[in-house]
Amino acid sequence: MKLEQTLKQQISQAFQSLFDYELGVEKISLQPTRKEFAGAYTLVCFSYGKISKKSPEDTAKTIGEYLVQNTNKVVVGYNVVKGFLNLEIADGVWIDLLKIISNQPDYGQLPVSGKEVMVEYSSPNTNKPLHLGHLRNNFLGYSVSNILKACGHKVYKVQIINDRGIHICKSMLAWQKFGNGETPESSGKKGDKLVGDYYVKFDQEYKKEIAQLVEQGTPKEKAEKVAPLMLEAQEMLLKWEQKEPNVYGLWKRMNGWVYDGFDATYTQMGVDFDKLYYESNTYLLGKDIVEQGLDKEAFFKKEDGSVWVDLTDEGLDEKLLLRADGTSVYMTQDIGTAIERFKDYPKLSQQIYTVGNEQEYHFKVLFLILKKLGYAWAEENYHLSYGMVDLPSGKMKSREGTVVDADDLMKEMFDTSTAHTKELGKIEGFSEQEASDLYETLGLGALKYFLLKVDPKKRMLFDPQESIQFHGNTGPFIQYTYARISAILRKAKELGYEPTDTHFEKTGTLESTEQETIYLLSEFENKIKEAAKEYSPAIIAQYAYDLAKGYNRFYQEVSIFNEEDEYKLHFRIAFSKVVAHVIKKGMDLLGIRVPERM
RNA sequence: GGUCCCGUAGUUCAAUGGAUAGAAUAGAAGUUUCCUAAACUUUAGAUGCAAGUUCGAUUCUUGCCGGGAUCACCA
Repeated sequence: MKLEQTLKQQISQAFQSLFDYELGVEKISLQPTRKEFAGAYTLVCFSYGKISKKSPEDTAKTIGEYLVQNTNKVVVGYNVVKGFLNLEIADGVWIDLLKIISNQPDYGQLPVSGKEVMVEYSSPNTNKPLHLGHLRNNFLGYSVSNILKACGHKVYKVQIINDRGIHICKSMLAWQKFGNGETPESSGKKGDKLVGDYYVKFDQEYKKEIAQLVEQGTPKEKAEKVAPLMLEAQEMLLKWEQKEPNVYGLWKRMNGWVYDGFDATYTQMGVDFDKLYYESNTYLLGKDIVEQGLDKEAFFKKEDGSVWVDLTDEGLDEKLLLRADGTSVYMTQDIGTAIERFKDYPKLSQQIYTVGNEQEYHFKVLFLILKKLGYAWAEENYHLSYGMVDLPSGKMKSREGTVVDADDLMKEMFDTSTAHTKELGKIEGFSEQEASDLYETLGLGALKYFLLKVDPKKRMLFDPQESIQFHGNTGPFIQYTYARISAILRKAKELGYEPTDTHFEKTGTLESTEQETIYLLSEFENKIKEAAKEYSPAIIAQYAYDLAKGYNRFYQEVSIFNEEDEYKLHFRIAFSKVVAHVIKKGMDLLGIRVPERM
């Protein structure tokens, strides 16, 4: 916040008057002082020796002395360890800082930037239910959206639904052949699960056919191509493209089931979208764009009629955009979708694609193609690439049945949080509804925090048995801190204390836990900016944890209502209120709710 | 093979080129007449290997070793 800026300006002036040197404020970096030393901010002075013509230690001392003399009692002391200049800040400065923050009801919301961005996430296929990987994807995309909003941007949350293609036809075919008219209503199954089951069924039957063919002497590779089921599925896809009523009707019906199922899962996850895009609507547009690109000579046609883009100048390969028969590929669709989105939202300055890191190459190519087509905005596009979620048994593989289903996992989380909460006897006086809300808040909070606290770029390990904890660096730990503060604020209200700032200046001295925590509070908006720049909710997660930990230490060491000094008592209530606000806002950025009681 | 990513306590995660590499968990030992012990305190434990750049390297460069992804007329 402002304090850091003030210090930097003073340091810049110190260089001017001490060493007659122009050191830009933007070149000065202050870091928080390590706990074992006195002070709050540290200036590393090793590199200034050339400017000051002194040893790092003497440089640091000279600057420290200057700051104490010239900062009007902001810097009240300093110490130098080797070349590290640790600056001690007056308690009054921290108190003022808290006052400023507590007077900002929307602290953590930066001013409107005028920038519009689109964040794509989830983007499932409609032949399978959502799984653990989708959870990381959705939580990430949703959280990044919130973080960008907090930065003042206008954010559109979207997803592209892969609702067409051979995979859907497989489910449809299996359902036709083996389904006996089963519907979500008749079987009580969730729609996405039901369709997913038929996708599996297809695969099983298909394998049987292959095995049979192989037994009859057909080579395996050929068998995979000529198995009757596969041929039928391909025929179905053609019929779909021609919008043959039977096939098209069935497609609509089964996709409808899937969407109902997905909606239920998204609601449970607590994520939503501003607009949905369907591949069945955009894939044709992609074709047109490719044709246009051909006219502009951005692409070229091979003898067989297939269309390619040459990316060898960019160090990549040639990439197919349209097959010889004129049908589109994955890339074609993504080109169409990207352009459609900019038509829908002309003021958009950036698209962010939340997609797993196995598609890094794909997006590299996509952005290059868009650039070749002359779209200036292509430069700003960003692939929010995240690592895979591994299980202790290794990679999730649907064929081997090692996929962790999203609904099942969330259910399990609720069960665990329910059991745990009951065991602790924490739900006295809760209505049934309140209690089940709490279980959800905690279970989902634990899960989201677990998936978001890790740097998105990194692969992570998820052990369903052990990963989700309620102690330590977890969602519930932070939620618990919030609930504790809420209890204090409730009690303060009962006792008639209003957390006002009228007498902040009379607070006097601060406890070290208070000072450290106020420092953290002052860093909140910086952290939001950093998280936005890195597209990393993990930064917010880490921050929220540090803040909660800091407050818990304060809570343990310092009493509020037993404090005899009324001014201090008031100050601590106001202080607690600000911490609660920042925790709530921070968790909000992660898409995690916080309970008033737990 | 080309390209890219990753190797940090037993385990899961941190660390704009900065100080004695932080946490959590599991382990050991403590703290409830006091605002919620889902908390707090103490303790033990780690940078794959080898060079280089630097006052200073987990971070940057190179090589090696190990793990993963990708290089589809699949999506």
